[in-house]
Amino acid sequence: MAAQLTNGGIHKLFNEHVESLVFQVLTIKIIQSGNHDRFRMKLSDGTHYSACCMLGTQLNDVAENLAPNSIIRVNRYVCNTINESRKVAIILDLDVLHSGGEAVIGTPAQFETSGQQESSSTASTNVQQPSTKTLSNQFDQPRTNTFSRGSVNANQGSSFAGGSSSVPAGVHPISSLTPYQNKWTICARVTNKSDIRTWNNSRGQGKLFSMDLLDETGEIRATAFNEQCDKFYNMIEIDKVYYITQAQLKTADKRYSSLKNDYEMTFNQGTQVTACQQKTNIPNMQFEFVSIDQLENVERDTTIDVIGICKEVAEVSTITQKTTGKELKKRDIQIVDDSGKEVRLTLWGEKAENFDGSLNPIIAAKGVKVSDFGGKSLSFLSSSAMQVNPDIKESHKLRAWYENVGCNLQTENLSKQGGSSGGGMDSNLKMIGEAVVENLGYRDQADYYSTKATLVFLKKENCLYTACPSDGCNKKVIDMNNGVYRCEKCNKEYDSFNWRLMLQASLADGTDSVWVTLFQEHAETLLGCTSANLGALREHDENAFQATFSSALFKEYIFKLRVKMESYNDEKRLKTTVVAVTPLNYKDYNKVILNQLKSMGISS
DNA sequence: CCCCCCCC
Repeated sequence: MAAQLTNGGIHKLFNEHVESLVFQVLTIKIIQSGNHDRFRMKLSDGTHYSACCMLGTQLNDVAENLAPNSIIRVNRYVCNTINESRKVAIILDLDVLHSGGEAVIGTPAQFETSGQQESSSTASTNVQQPSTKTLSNQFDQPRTNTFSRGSVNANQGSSFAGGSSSVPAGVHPISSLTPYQNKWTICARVTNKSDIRTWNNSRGQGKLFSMDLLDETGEIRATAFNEQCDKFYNMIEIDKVYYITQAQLKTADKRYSSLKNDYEMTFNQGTQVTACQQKTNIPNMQFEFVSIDQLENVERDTTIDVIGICKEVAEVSTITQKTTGKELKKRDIQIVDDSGKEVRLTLWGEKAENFDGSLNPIIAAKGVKVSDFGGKSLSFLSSSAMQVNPDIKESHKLRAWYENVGCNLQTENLSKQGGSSGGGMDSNLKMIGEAVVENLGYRDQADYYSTKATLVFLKKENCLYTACPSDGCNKKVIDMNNGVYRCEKCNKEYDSFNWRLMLQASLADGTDSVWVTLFQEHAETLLGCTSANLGALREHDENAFQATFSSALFKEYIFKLRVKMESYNDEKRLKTTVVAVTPLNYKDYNKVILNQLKSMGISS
């Protein structure tokens, strides 16, 4: 008979989280505390017993019918430490394998849970126990166990929120965590986990990863730095549930987290993370989907959740980050929902490379950023989460819609291709003065706008440079003054070079003027002359060279401009670059202007 | 203690 009890089960109960443990119930006592009854048991594994076993109040009706000497299987439990040293196990779920009747199995000795591993005392049935009253009072102290939503002073000792919640008793709800408690255990699902990131700045360097934790009451972000990063990164898996004990809580910086919690946690030396092997009712990731047509009304830089059918997938492409020169992989996909609108969603890095867009997968994205470049589009952030074909009702509804209706529907795209429509004109057409008033460029990312402007000045000096002749390089070469030109980027010497243009120009309209930079093909458009021809003119026909510039002036164009703050040795300056230039087509231009008037409610 | 989130 003893064989069926879990060998070393009592030790496991207080020191590990395991799937299930089989014990004999030696005694069971009712503890009256406040308005809640609570049961306390003496459990034995045949070798050791402990009386520091409480039953979660949700098991009160089971306990009332539990006869001494019954054999039970404990399916779920948590272990709490009271007064720094004494451990109490709280049984959250059990099955009765044999009800009562049997004799005591073996001659179990008392198991010592405070500090020392095991008592060396010999088996005795009259060993000292903490008084029921004392244990009960300690157990119900708010600092060790609080269960109510929001309040740390609740003293009920029952599962919080009183209702059908299945957050285990003895485990703190995430929504109750504050920096003012230091003893707590949460049971939470990891819904998102970042890659390891390193930093190196004036305050030092290090590495970190962060994760999003969720239980039935709320969510919270947790970050593990350096030592803790190494310790926990591999064990933490997305979608798994963990008991987490002790971490530092601090006020969350709302600029960087869209999670609904005023606090976030930082793992520290004392943080313990244990996988929860037992079944829980902790939900999976929670979304608050914004339907795609609603995105039109969402401000840029907002993070939102969205769900859609992937109807188009672009190849992975590589872009060069403007500020750092870093190469980044990206992939654009188009998602559509039953609002009949579709939007572009950009995936980065591994997400982009590993994405499989075949068979129109449903993409649920949490915390993606809304951009207003050329209409509206969406982009993943490192903190965003993605689920493919999630098993949620919105997903099934969308699939049904797509199969029946959506797949044949002409849907409207909120993301205008390349951000322009009609004669290279952006829907985002403004005057130069408007861009100034709106402080375009005064944020981390570049701003783009289109404007109708007159070319009023061209800086001839330094507009041409000797560029590397290697295909696609275009880096400036060094004239070695022996007929050889050296490219530092290719680390090669050439016997020729290409003339290339980098032209400074001033554009003006009725509101303001702006200095802009035009590269190669855009400069060629303004000058009406190739860079090679211009280079030749400069060397052989000074008058014609000058004339090329004068005849280019005072013409009107639609310019598409990129505005971004740049730093030149600690000095910040707004830099405007021409990304497209088109001769002014009055018909197209008037159409856009009329539309603007219409949207302002002004029309003839 | 990070906090970048890119490109058109």
